[in-house]
Amino acid sequence: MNWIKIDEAAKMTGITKRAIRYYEEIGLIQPPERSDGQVRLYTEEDIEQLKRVVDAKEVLGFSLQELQHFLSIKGRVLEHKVQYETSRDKTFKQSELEEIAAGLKEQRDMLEEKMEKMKSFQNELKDLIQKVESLLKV
Amino acid sequence: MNWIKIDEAAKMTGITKRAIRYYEEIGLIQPPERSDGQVRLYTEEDIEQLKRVVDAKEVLGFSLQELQHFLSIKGRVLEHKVQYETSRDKTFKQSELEEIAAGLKEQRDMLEEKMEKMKSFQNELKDLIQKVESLLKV
DNA sequence: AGTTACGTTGACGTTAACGTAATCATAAAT
DNA sequence: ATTTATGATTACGTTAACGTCAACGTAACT
Repeated sequence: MNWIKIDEAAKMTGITKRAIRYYEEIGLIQPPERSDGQVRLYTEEDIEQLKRVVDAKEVLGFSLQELQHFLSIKGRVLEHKVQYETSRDKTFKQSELEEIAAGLKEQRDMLEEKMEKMKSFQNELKDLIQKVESLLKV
Repeated sequence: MNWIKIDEAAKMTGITKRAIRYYEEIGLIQPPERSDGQVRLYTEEDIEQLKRVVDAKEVLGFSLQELQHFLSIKGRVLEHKVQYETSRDKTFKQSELEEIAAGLKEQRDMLEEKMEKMKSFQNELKDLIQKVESLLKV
């Protein structure tokens, strides 16, 4: 397999090595494999996961805590899904699922609102650019 | 005029009094009027400005510094525009304007990228919601 | 007029998200 | 076989964005 060390991982994701270790420390990403000498070894998949975490943080403005919450919810939902599909085993609690669904919908609506506001800001920006360019074209 | 004190201002904007004073302290908003007794008195317009600052911070994830930068650029552009329209006075420096335009365009592109990523996250969310609901509908 | 509520200015405290430096072990290059 | 580079751990430092508390003045209610 093509193992990736932390320095390259940092370059691939655009964050620092410290940040990567920190994310691992607070449980935001899975601890990767280790070599004999204790060296962290990442797979391509690990890197993809990291990138998605970074995106979510930087783009969505989620705090790392919020991200953790979301990721754990996602994990649990997918688990349940698999359980259901394979064994028809309804081990989940109905009320719990309903709670999860409510939380997700709230997130979805908040995102929607954010995007609306971004659009209006985007328009303001474009307007400003127009003004500046009209000043330049004289 | 209908003056608004800081406590009501806080309630209207959804942030704390401390945050409002802090924003004033770092120059993010204009210091409002004061009564004789040194009491801060805000106008409706002040509140609107505050709301927009809060939005930009929370929605766009701008740091207060970035916001300051943007607001100052905006102010200067509008100044120039007015100058130009009224006096045909080309007191601005061409190079400076070009720099500003470049900066704004960069912001615009970054926003575009952010919105794209938000959309894909939005889709992921909707997908998860679907999955949860399908689990519920059994 | 007295009490209660609200406002003001310091000033120190707090938390998240890392930065940085020291010290030691291992891996790579020469 | 040494340098040299890279990685790990530990621990203290830093910055932004406020929170909180103290001490005080002023408004508002009764």
